[in-house]
Amino acid sequence: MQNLVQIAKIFSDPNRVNIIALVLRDKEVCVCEICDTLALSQPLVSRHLKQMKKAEVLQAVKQGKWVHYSLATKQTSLLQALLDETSMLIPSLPKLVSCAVK
Amino acid sequence: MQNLVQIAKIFSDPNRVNIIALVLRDKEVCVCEICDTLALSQPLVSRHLKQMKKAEVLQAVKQGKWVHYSLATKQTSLLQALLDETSMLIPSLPKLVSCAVK
DNA sequence: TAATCATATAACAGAATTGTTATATATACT
DNA sequence: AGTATATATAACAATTCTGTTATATGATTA
Repeated sequence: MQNLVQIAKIFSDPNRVNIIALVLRDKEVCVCEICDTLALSQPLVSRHLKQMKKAEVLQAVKQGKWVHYSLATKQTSLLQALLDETSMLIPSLPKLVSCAVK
Repeated sequence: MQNLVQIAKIFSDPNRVNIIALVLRDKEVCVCEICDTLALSQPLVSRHLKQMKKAEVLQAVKQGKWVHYSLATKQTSLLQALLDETSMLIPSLPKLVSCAVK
């Protein structure tokens, strides 16, 4: 129960779903790329990412100043179904505004 | 998007998920059975049911004084996955408090 | 017709969630 | 060391959602 409700809650916000779609498309994105691509404020994105990390939908890897987010490796079949649905949104995403990490 | 977010929102509340599990187990239940079985107030159940009908998760059939709720017939694969997960909760549901409609 | 029962709706208080602005932390660059 | 950059956290207002109490609607029964 806890898990179903928790994961459903993640997908119940359009901004979070867009972030997930972006990660699905671009595999590894840093916070500023999410902000710039989706035109969302940095603190807002940061909090959404924290929620999704806690729910084990995304994972984070710190690399210098940047934190790269990607899909969590462990995926239940429910999460898989939700991600499948989310991937339908990819065609309507803006093209990536890269932060050009060097 | 709209659809994904809308359906995720339905499953983001434990009481709604329990109601769905009850419908999954008992196929056709009236409002008072849901209230009595899950120990939830009638107006609360009524509103949750309305939300789920709107999202096309449940359907309602009026029969005299009673309204019987059951699963919506049309089911997307996403809904199917969510229902599968919900059905895991059936073993921990209280046994049906029947309103014994005659 | 009056009373009763099942359900729905309205109005409200409290809790949770979102989005914002301001600030902190932590790493890199000069 | 001092500055700049990326991200995180805190504090707040506004909105949304839940659960409650009170009431309305609609059907059945007496």
